[in-house]
Amino acid sequence: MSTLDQIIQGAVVIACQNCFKATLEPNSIQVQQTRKEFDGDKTVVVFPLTRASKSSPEATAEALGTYLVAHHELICAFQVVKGFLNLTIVPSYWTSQLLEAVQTAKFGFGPVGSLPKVMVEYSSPNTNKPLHLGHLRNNFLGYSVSRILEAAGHSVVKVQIINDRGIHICKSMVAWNRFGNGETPESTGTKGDKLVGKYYVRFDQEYKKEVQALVAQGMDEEAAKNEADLMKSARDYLAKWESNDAEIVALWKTMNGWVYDGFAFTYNEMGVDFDKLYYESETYLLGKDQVMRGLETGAFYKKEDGSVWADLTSEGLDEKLVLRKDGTSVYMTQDIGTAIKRYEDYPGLDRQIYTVGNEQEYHFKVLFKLLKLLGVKDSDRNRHLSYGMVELPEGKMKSREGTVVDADELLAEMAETAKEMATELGKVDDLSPNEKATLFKQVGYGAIKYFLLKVSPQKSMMFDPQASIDFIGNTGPFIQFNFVRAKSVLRKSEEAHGATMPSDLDASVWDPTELRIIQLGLHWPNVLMQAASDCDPSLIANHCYELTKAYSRWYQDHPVLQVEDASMRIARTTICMFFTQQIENAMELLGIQMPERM
RNA sequence: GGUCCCGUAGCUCAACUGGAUAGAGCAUCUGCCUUCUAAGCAGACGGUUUUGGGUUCGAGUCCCAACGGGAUCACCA
Repeated sequence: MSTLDQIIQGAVVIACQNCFKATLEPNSIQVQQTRKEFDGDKTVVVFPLTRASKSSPEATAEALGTYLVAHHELICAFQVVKGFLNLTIVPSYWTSQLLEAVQTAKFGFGPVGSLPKVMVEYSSPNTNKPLHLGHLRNNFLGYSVSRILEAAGHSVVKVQIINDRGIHICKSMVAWNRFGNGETPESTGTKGDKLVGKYYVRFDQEYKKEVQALVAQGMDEEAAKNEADLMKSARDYLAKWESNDAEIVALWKTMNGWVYDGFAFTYNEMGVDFDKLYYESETYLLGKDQVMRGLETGAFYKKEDGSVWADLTSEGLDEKLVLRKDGTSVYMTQDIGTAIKRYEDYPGLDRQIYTVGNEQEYHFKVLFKLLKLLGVKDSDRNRHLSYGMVELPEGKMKSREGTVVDADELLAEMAETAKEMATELGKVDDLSPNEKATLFKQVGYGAIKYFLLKVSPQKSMMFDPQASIDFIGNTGPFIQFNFVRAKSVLRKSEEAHGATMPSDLDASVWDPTELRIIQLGLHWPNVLMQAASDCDPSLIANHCYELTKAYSRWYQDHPVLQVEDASMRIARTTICMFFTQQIENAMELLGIQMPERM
């Protein structure tokens, strides 16, 4: 709710008091942007007020409008359309607000650290295969939400949980030992995560052959899957790893190291980072003591076979196992332990936000209930930032069918497309090779980031590799392009007239396209706060697009540099400044960089 | 079978959380570069918001039912 909306709410409350002798709550007054086909700037919905006025919507609006124009300095005209009271705000108001915003470096941002400390977890990769398109959505989403929360005024801790242990890692290790001939990333010139992934696939292939051979010998399939030599080896490796066998642990460290090198490269390209890394190998034993504590307090109970359970049926959920009968952990056990450890690692942590796909919604629902049963303070403030799957035209990505879209390859293709496009348009011939390389990444990566972030997280989305990603229309590059044009105007204006930070604007009458830009831009603080409370970057993306479209339309027939009248030139320059500042700040929250030219 | 999410133009998505005549982009068609970057702008075409009920001044939005799509309900990770 912007300041102006609040002002109007207050004014309407007073008007109702004086016109109808009715006392209303300011928040009960609905104020919205006036639709563009009507005169006015702000609209009060009067239907709900007819109860207080005891007259028709039109008469109520008429009475309020008359009172407001007479008694409020900011409101200079009104018009009644059915039950809607459209108010026109004095132009000088917009001018003064615009000036204030333009002189504020991070207009709309909350004071740093003014809101509680939150932790955002995202990425959670396995170390047996490279990152793919699904990780891109996850990472861009988690990173962007972190930035948005920070901008709103939270202090934010970005963390990653790395799934670095387990049978899947052992599979890669077995395959590499047996078929690898000592290959390393260096000896093959292969990115580390790709090399390890190659042996994970190899394991699966060879394993299938073994199973088939056993079945051919007359073994039934279930037994064959268990008895296959490769699988036995993998289980053996896992057991050895758990008993800290020196040789196996060394191999595990080596191969994980390769993967981390590969991930580091990809994260760097993606432009995401983390404040702290949690490794599953260090957390997988956590939680048992918490379960024991829960057993003592009666939060959990033990079955006859010795397994430990939580009964969540009163919460509409099921009974949930938290410890096996042999005393070993299940996933939930370590998630409990890790969650509690994080509160200890970061005192004052208000809540944890888990960026994880929607297939784990039930898991997190249960986890939060369990934490509550254990009496963890404020644990119900935690949130599962759930997002939908990225689907291909033929359905879900399946590694078996080779339809997984690799993150590195996709990023490279995006930059390549940006290069082809720019070259074709002949726009960057005078840039140095380094500048070009940077630009193509800014544009190409900007396109894929915007593409993935403009959709509401909860929705699953379509990605068509054939159709590729657009660079025109509602896209990242469209926004970048308009930003670049505005920047160009500002550069040239500065060359001709020197740097101008306007202190006063006497161009007090804006035309409709300018008012549209100003009003949209002044709405930005609400958008940011909404995006923060919803953890939804798509609201930011949509705002950027709306603002850019308004700017682009205006830019078409509003020359800046050629304008003779100095005050008008400065007014228009101010529009460009307002636009570029806001777009740069907002797009940065999406992790998208703005080029200076393109 | 139980629970949760989704269903809006041919396609991909919006809709300020219950407000006015449901908006953009892509695709198709028509105009606009001697003018600050045409990756642009203007216009046309395109809709029974899956269906049927209900709640009220007012429903794409809330409730119920059906249909369609997805997920989940492991001593898996």
